[in-house]
Order: sequence, then C-alpha cells, then structure tokens
Amino acid sequence: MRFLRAHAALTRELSSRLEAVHELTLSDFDVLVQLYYAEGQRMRRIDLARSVLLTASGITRLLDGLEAGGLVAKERCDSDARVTYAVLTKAGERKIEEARESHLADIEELFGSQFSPQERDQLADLLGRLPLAHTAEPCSA
Amino acid sequence: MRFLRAHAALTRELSSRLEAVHELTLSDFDVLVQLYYAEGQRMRRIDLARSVLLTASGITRLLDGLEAGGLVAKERCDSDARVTYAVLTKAGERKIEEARESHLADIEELFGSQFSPQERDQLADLLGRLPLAHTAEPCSA
DNA sequence: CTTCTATACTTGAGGTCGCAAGGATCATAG
DNA sequence: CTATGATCCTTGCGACCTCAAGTATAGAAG
Repeated sequence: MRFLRAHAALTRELSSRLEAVHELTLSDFDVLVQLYYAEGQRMRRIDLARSVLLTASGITRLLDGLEAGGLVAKERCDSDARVTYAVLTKAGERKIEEARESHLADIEELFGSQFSPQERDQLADLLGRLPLAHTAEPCSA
Repeated sequence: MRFLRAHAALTRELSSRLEAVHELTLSDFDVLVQLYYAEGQRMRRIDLARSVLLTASGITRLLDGLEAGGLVAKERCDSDARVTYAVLTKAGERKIEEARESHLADIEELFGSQFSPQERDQLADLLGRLPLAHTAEPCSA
C-alpha cells in the first residue's frame, strides 16, 4: 500500500514540476537520460523501451514527440535494416543537462531529505531486490 | 530510479494478474478495499478520491464502471445534497473478499518473498516517511 | 532459392487519468 | 433575503500508454 501511495504522490509531483519547467514528461526525461549515458548517445529503440519499461509502441510515440521537438533524431542501422537508433541531438543534450539539475534538486527535496545516507543505501538495496527491477542502471539519477 | 522501475514493473504485473482473474484494475481494487474497511462500507466520493490518490474526476469515472458492474452503489447524503456516498454492495463485498485473497498471494510472491520480516518493517518505515504518502491507511493490504 | 520463425518497428483502437470548466449546493456576511 | 465564496461532483478534451495486428527485415532449415 505504502509503496503504491508513495509512488503516485511522488511521480505526480515530480512530473508536474518537470513539465512546468521543461515541458518534459517523466518518461521523456527518463529516455533522454538513458540516451545521455549511452555509448555514442544512441540506443536501439527496443533496448530503450526495455530500459525504461515501456512497450515498443510506447517508445515509438514518445520518440515521435521528442523528434518533433528536435531533442532526438532517428538513425538507420547499416548492419540490420530492421533497427532504428535514437540519437540525442545537441539540443537534446542541452535540454537534459538543464533538466537534470532541477530534477535532481526536486528529488532531493521530496525524497532525499527524508533519509540519512545510510537509509538511502538501505532503501536502494531493498528496492533493487524487487523482481523485474533490473533492466539497466548506467545512470546516477 | 529504482523506485520508478520497481513500481512500473510491479504494478504492471499485479495489475495484469488482477485483471485476468477478477476483471479489476489495481485502482478498482484499491477503491473496493477502502470501502470494505470503511465504516458502514461507505465513503464520500471526495474522501475516496483522496485516499487512493485520484482526482475527483478520476473517481467519478472509476465508480461509473464499478456501478455498472453492480459492485458499488450511489447513496445521497441527507444532510448535504452536494455529497454522494459510494456504498459497497453485497456483490462488491463478495468480489473484494475473493480478489483480496489472490491479490495478497501475488503480493507475497512478488514482493514479500524478497524480504525478511524485519526488512519489511524497514521498507514500510522508509516509504511511509515520504511526503504525501499519508492519506489513509485503515487497511491491512 | 524458398519457407518458416523470430525480431524491430509502426499503427489503430481502446482504456485510464488529469485538467479546466461548469452546475449545484452549502455557509457566511452584509 | 441576497451576494460571495467554498465545496462536491460531472463532463469535454487531450495526454499517455497498452494490446493486437500488420509490415519489413533477418536468419536458419530444407
């Protein structure tokens, strides 16, 4: 129960702040961060989908939006014509660097301020043990 | 990050199981449980909304569905014509008692099995400290 | 080469939810 | 009594996401 409640409350707050300041969804931000830390700042759409826990169709539509905003671009793959890469553009890079700052501050305020460093580790450990929560975490947020 | 991932994965799994077996959304279930434990098995719609962290409009539409299914009923309030109560019907009571059983088993499997009793308390404590997570918890799930 | 299966992606339809606006009712103050 | 403001609820609209189905490509087997 607490888990669900906490999530609903936190994501609503974080999402609305992110949206108000940067015009980004939490999912948008999530995708941009993944790309930011990816090698060559590019990823296959399918891997992107898995790492942010969306379906393939979800990623298609989300990237449509980010492409329209010029934050990411498509790129074909030479060795396999089925795959399309999503690449972070310069604008996208700037965007995520801006947004990351305020987003981390928001997280710190809503989340981090409640816990001691030790408790944070504990929480991370406990949450990390949950099934299916292991998709990709080459990221510091 | 882990928090968001864990939530996405868990709710998808729990929700699809609940839907497959009982044709209930996680939110539906949540509302039914709230009513089940409420005094007289009835609540004002607005309080229901706050306790499950939905907006008023969300509750209206969700209850439309549950009413259509005969699980809850509307009831006018004599002392204040603005408010409408949502009351659990007999069918709703049966439904929630059935669903609760399998849902708790699912939770146990996905969630509880990862932790010792002590760790559960720890996790509950940590999550409970998050802001806005304090809405209503007269419930054992 | 052809066929069969698996994978990557897109699209159409449908569900859930929030926001903003509007209607009804209540409470309070003049 | 009337005006004002607050509260409860509903509705139109749009955002986001999933599922199912369809297209295109790849790889392996006959």
